[in-house]
Amino acid sequence: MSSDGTGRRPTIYSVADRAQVSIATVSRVLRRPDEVRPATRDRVLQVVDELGYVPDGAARSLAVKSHEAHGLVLPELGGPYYADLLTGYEQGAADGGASVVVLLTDGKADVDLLVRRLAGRVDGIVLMGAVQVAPTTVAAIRRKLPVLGLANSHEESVESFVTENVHSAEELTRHLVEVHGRRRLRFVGSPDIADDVHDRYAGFVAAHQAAGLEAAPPVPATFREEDGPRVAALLLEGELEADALVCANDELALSVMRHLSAGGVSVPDQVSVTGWDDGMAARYVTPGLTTVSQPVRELGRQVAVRMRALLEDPTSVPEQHLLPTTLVVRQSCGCP
Amino acid sequence: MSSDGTGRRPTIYSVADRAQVSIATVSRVLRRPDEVRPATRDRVLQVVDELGYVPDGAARSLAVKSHEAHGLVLPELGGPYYADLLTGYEQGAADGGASVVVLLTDGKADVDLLVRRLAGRVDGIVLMGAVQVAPTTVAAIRRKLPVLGLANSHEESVESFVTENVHSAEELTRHLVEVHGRRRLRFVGSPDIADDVHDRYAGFVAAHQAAGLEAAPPVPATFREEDGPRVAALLLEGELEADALVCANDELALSVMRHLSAGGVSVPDQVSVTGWDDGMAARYVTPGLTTVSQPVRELGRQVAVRMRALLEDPTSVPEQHLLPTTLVVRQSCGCP
DNA sequence: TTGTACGCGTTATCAG
DNA sequence: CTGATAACGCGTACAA
Repeated sequence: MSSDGTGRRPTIYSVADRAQVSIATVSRVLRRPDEVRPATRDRVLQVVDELGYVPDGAARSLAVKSHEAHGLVLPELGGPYYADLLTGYEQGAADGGASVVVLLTDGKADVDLLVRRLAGRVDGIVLMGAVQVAPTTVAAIRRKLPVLGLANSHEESVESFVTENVHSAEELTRHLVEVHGRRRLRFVGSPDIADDVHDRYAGFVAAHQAAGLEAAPPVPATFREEDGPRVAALLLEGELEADALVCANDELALSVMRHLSAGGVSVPDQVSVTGWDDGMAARYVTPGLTTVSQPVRELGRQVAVRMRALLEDPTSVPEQHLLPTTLVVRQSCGCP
Repeated sequence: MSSDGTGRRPTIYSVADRAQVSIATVSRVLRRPDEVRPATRDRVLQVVDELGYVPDGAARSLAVKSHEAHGLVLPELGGPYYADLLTGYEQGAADGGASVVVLLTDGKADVDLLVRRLAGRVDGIVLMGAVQVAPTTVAAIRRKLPVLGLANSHEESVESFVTENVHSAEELTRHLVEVHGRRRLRFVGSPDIADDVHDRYAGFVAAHQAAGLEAAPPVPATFREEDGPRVAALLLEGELEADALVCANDELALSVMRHLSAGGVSVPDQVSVTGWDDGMAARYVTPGLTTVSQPVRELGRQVAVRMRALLEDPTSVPEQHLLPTTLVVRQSCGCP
């Protein structure tokens, strides 16, 4: 069993052999250096260095029964939202010594299979609400590891983190109605596409009711810039009457706004346009985009921290987490 | 050895027991279903489903000697650049059945240690040029697995992917000089902070030489928006004279541009401002930002594909890869 | 302080 | 087509 240079990549055995110690000692040197006599320790460390030995993570995981990694499942990485989320999460996970495995589902055929597979390589999984994964899959992986939901205000069976949507949407809408005297408002986005869109529309409706107005049905659209031209065209061609467009996110809002301007409609004079997310572009366009800011990075961090807690104490009682958002008023709503 | 329901998470043994077969058969059912009689197969699959069995990735990795994962080391995820890169890479890796472990180094103390650790959990590592990792660390992990560099035009010892910088910077600068008659151009960014900045400045200098002009030294700045105000102030307060600012990236350019306008300096009438990356904001600001577009997503995908090839055939001869970029002329340079 | 020996959960080889 | 069994590389009681 004592091969040395000839073998493959160096293992703990190669190191032990060469340093004239047992593998137990090598392991100790790496994990709890102070439990080993300095002389031996140095000898081992030198060999480790010579051989460029790096412990195999898989073997280690198997032994310690922990993958030291979390899975983060997102639809994509467009816009600042998901990137910030990932940044925050990675930080929170890293603080606990865990790495992050990202799974981007957009464009993938067998998402359910991939999520299942992922469940075998990580200690816990965070599932973005917008990803389409079968309930049975969720149920399956939950039997194996902790699962946290993100921006899935409905599906209350899994513990989740959500940023406030209803009230901020309501506040935003009210602002448009009361401050700018808008009356023909339209919500741009598909409420059934994701829970947060649903909630934003709900707030939109609530504000109307509170003002004694009737909310028009939503104008369907995805989160992507691509849908902007179509929506703008609807309005330019008179198929849609509106003096305010409450868009589901910034990308959409910016695109609509630009195409409206290009078509000769003045924003915000003729039509107010608002977004959601407060990405970098929102600050730089003219007029500045009135939007809603979410503490996305912090959200990511908190989710990671919670996951770590869950991993340490699985009996920990689940709770729903709600993070506050802030209305950011710029000029696209009509404010000076 | 035959425990059943009482035990911990279901293993291949639990399944085998319950389905009255050997673990070998369970493994086969999952890997090569057609090598097992339909009757037994179905029985096993049913048990798998009942128990919610998911094979342990670590154990599997140990057995097949492959982590089925790649490591991607980036400084951060701000701006569209890294997010796109990651998106492309994840796709390319996923096409080969591998997942991606992201390591964000900004703000982390022991990057070298983290990279080493990562090397034990993945089959290959991609290192962004901008991350600060010791050469000895790189050397160490290279002995263990394939390492690809990204945007590190110098360090030619490791195979790497780079987007063209020198020529596009030269073209951009020439445009400013020839078309817009600029003469007092300044490069904003620190050439020593990253190889691509270095190369962009090199192109800036080259264009000057070609035009018989002398290039001014760079105005130091990071890639972040935060540095914009300072640079703008320099100019507003007369400490810096310039009729064109060639910025290292979009964030910087946008920030500078905005603060210049706020300070009463007209862009592009008095000063041209250009960026790099062509993020979403570049399209939406006024004036539109003249910048350089890189095929980042495609870059990511290509790197992943190359990594897969390297993993299959480690003897594959290394080569340096250069991807083309395109100058995107908008209005911030002075064009109508 | 150091070493022996076993377990971790899969895959793969080789008999049957 | 199916079953025993040996790796895979590491951590860790337990023993010395």
